Amino acid sequence: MNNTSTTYIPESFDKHSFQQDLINWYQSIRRELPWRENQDPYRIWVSEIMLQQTRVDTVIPYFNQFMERFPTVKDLANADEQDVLKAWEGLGYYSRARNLHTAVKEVVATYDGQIPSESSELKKLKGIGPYTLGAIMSIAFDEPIPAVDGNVMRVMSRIFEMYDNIADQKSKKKFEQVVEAVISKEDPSSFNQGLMELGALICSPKKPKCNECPVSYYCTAFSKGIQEELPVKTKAKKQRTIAYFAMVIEADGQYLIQKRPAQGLLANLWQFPLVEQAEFPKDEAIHYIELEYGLNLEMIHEGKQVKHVFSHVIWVVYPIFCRVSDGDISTDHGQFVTLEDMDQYPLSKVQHKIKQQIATT
DNA sequence: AAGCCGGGGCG
DNA sequence: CGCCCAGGCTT
Repeated sequence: MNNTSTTYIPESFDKHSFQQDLINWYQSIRRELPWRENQDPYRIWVSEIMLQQTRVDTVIPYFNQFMERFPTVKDLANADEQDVLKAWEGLGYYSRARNLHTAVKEVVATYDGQIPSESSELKKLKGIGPYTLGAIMSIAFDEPIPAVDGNVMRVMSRIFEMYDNIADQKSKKKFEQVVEAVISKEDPSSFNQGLMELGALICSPKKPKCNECPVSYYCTAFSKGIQEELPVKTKAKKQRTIAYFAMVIEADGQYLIQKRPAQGLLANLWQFPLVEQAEFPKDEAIHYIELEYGLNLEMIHEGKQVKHVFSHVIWVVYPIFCRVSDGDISTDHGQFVTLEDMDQYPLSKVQHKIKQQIATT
């Protein structure tokens, strides 16, 4: 069985014309984005990490603030992780920020702050996988290395009528081989970005705008009218739901928040204490916190239920507003801070939704 | 290979 | 509400 790219690329495919048409189109519609001002590898790197699983419009303000706060590799390397997470607050996938921070410190320690332009070195850095490696190498260093993301797999699956399941990790290697075979050596940066832009703007998952496509001439799926059938992708498993009580504990205008564990969901972010409803009914949850945290509490009122959908789990959180009844706020399960001071701590969206309910009461 | 890891936008 | 998105790490 022949698994090489030649299996997919027809004899009639005119690689050079394809490259020209794609690149010309990209140059004509190319947007001026903050990370496209120059070829600074640091800016390209940060942007590519932020753009993982995240749309351009969402990233723009985060990128600008991040660059203002951490203008250089060394600035970021010297920063506290809490400050890096604070800059990432709301973007999600916080391990991206922690890995980037780790990698940048590695660049300072091992490469004297100079981001390596050798792909074998770059690939060693935390958080730089096959896609990001290709993106940085092509955009910052003009090296013809494939940068295959979800967009590119969709585009390629249609142009070359590939039925590989894009949810399957091993399919990615096939797509990389195909891109490898057709990538422009003259302008790999525009070529790679053109493919991604095409996937984002024209070759969309549903109802692709084939009449506006600069490379529809080369597209096998379009010629057969089967563009909506591709790519093949198996469905993700449904998330399980976990129900929590969020204990909003107030004492003299201050509220108890605590740092989440260094591993797992929302690692190292801060939260109002959570109690799983499966473990404690409502009345027992307060009593549990009193015993465990060494606080005396009285309930004030119940809040409005907050639902939050993550990638693999759904949280339903029911806020319970309490007050410390005896003025003794000593506990080793977090710290009491004012709402104003809370702005210094990285909180997830869920926690912000709960915090919002304090302001309105 | 499968599971884990956020949040937002869109039909 | 389901699906998708400029993915990578861990197990």
